[in-house]
Amino acid sequence: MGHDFRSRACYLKTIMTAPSDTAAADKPATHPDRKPHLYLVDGSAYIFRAYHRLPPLTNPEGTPVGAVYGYTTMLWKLAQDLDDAEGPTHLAVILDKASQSFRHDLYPEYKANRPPPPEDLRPQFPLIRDATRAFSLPVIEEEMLEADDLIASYARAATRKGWDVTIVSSDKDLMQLVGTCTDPDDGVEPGCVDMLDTMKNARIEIPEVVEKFGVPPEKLGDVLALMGDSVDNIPGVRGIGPKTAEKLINEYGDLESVLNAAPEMKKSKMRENLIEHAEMARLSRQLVQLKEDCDLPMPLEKFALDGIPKEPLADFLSTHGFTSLLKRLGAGAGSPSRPNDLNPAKPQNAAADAGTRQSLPEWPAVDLDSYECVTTLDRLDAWIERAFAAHAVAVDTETSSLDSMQAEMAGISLALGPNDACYIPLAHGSDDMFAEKPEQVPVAEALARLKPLFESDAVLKIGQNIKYDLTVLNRVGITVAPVEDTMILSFDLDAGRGGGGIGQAHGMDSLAETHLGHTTMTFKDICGTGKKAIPFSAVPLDKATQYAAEDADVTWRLWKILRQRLADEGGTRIYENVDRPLIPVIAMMERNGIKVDREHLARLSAEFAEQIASLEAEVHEMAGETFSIGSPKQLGDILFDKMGLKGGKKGKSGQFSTDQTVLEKLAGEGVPMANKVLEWRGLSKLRSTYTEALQQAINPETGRVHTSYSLVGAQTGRLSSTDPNLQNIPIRTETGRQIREAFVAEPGNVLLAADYSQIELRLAAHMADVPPLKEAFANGEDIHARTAQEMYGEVTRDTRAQAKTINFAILYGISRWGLAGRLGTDADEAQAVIDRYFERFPGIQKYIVHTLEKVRETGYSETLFGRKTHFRNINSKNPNERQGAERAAINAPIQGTSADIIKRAMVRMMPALHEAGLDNVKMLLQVHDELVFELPEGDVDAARPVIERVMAEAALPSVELSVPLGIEIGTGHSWGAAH
DNA sequence: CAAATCACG
DNA sequence: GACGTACGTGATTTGC
Repeated sequence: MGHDFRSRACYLKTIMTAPSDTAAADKPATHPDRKPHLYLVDGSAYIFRAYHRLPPLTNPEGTPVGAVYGYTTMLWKLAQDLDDAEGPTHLAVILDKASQSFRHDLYPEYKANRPPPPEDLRPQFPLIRDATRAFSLPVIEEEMLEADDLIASYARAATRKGWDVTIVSSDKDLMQLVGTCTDPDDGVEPGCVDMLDTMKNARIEIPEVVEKFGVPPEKLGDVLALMGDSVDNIPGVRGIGPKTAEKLINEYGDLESVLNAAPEMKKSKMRENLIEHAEMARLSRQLVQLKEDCDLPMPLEKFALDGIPKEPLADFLSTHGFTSLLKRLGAGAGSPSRPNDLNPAKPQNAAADAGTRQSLPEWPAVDLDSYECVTTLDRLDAWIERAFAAHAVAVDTETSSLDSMQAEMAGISLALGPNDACYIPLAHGSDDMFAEKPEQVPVAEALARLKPLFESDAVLKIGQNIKYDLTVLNRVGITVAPVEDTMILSFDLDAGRGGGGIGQAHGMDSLAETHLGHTTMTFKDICGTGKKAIPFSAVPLDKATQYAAEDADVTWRLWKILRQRLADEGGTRIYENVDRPLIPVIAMMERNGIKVDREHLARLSAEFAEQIASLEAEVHEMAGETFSIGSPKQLGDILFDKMGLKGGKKGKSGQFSTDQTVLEKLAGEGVPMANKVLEWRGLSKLRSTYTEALQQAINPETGRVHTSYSLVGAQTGRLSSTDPNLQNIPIRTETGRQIREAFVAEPGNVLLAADYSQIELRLAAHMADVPPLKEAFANGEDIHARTAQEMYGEVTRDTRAQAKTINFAILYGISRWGLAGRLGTDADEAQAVIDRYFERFPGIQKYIVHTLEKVRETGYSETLFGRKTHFRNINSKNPNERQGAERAAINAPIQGTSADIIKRAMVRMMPALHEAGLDNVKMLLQVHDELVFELPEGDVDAARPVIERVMAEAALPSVELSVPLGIEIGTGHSWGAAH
């Protein structure tokens, strides 16, 4: 074989940084030997998606052409693929021209809910036709026929002739056609239909349809009919969504059987709905049925791809300023990989800047004077009645604190549409006993009226970070459900796209700015800041109404926009199955809190303080002067200037680095002061961050500590924890571990800690398909030992440690220098280790290559459950930025999938425990791969297997892993003892 | 308000 | 051959 490790390394490096376009130019046009393969491009659907994904580019004349650009590159790529065995021999673009179709005769409301196309997309429709003609490709469009029906008819006609067909679309209605293999005319090999989603670069075949809908394509029509579709306004059956529809069809076989069986079902809301809406279901079935026998406006043979004449295409490209495409055309280069044409506002990567587009739905501008201040019961009742009728209401509570466990409610705002919002003040003026209290609906009465609305299954409650409102309202006895959250919608669509601070990226102010072009009033505008800040309940009602109702209005508008995008861009899976159902679960965990032993912490604090003081004295004596040890600046000056030790300066600030690695090195060289400083630092950290701060965090009412989890805190989909952060409580050192002893169960209860063992490595073994690692996990082996065995042929303490280091290095995206630093070797030797690893586990190298290729092309990575993380620097010209993005992109699918899995476990946990009769088990904390519960001592034996099963099976049924998920469980009176 | 440091997975 | 020295977080302290 003669492997050359060095050249392999170079290969990896190249693929990690080079642009990915490799396609050759001007391909031979015809393939007489090949079985005909017809590509039918669903042009209308494509440009809607391209519009949302691409930045608001304009051509030299100022016409918006972002979607046209996306469309052009897509066609280019398809037309270039004709060499592929899977590529097209025939191609046509189908456009939706129909304003009316037979479906409107069946159901006048069909597509009635569809908003008009965005303002700056409209002028692009005719350009799409121009673009298609520029490629000399046929455009098919017919009055009274929808694109779907034309596509179905052409697909049928082609398969009948024995052609294969690929439908370029991701429309779910068209998925009904997937796998259709019509009997051919006279003994020719049958043709088959699949779909291609060019944005995700994914083929959709029968298994993908089954994955998405739980039924094969021939039954998809029945499922779609039951679940309905809000975009096309297909009614379906009220209360039945995709999951229920899937279950029913799988149970009874088809729609008619479901409807016929309904009267025999056990009494439930669903049964009533099935009976009541049976006719609507039948009508829906007709609406989703594709018409496969349309007259074909142009015969199939005319679709043959015959090469693309350059001149008309060049004309088109130059007219619209697509200069880099033009260059490629001239140079005869292949498909474009990076849209850096035109006058992009700033983005280098088109995908990176979507979501900042300019156009708005046709809504009136936000009008602060349009809002109503509700001060009477009659007016409140009127709003509640309208909210019931609307089935969706944006809600925002105004309070006295950011801590939802301590906040006092000042008022509630509602919105039912643009500029259709109100504020209901409840506790204004109560802070100042001398001020005159404005007229308001009495709190108790108002809450009693709002409760049925907020608890109604039939009305969606929409919020921006609604977890907060859930807790505030829960504390006054209202259990809000079902909910929608615009912050989480934004996160599921745009994680990683945000410019500045992570927390701000999905904040309301920034969302209003990007999606609505609207600048909201800020809290500090009306309440002030710092010492002069006043509570919201002290704000005069007119101002308060403007501020509060505006938030609800904006939230409602954002919901409309983001919901639409979610469907268009494929975010529904992660939002509906994982993040949205998690909201109430997290809210519950936060409310549960965890008991902390204040005396234990105080005792530790005192001990630490004593040791800190004596260490401080020693250090000062060694230094010969007193100084602030906590100041890296002063410490650096002492160590490196005064004592003359060698050590490097840090680039930007020109300051000496004195961090752990530097001090440890000095200690190793025999500088006793370094050790003392390290000890001092460790204890100071523990004291200030933990033993002191945690005492402050104990809620006076509950006597417990209630963290706040952010669902949008980490780009990969992990949770983050703040106020206090309970995800970084010490465990790695003995001293630190004592702090965990302070987290305790109530008397009679115990804490139970359950964690996924090596979940990220297991996922890497699965996702990269590494047989020896999968085998090791299946057998319950020590994974690092197995790695050492594979790489070095023997397991010693050294080889195992090295194997462990590289296993983690792989998860994080590797560089030879980084690994060298960790292994204590030089870069050459580290490179040899990397090469050896890739040689033994070639799947890992392939995974890295494929992941990066995909991210470069699309701008985002995806987890096994469809969570996207965007990387705006993935094609950056700055090597630092780019390589940083590459490392993050390698890690994100693994870390993110792990996050998805534990979130799924959390969503299922309480129902599973309830089913097992374990209603006294409380879920308290999540620490990335660990869940902490509190439960009566007597319930441990019963709860343990339930918790283990839910966690181990959390990926199912959506994803079937090829490795088992190992769970380790411990119990004890304290969190420390439960490990 | 940014930088440096260090706690966790 | 240079680049910089692993992924993802949050809290505290110092010092401008």
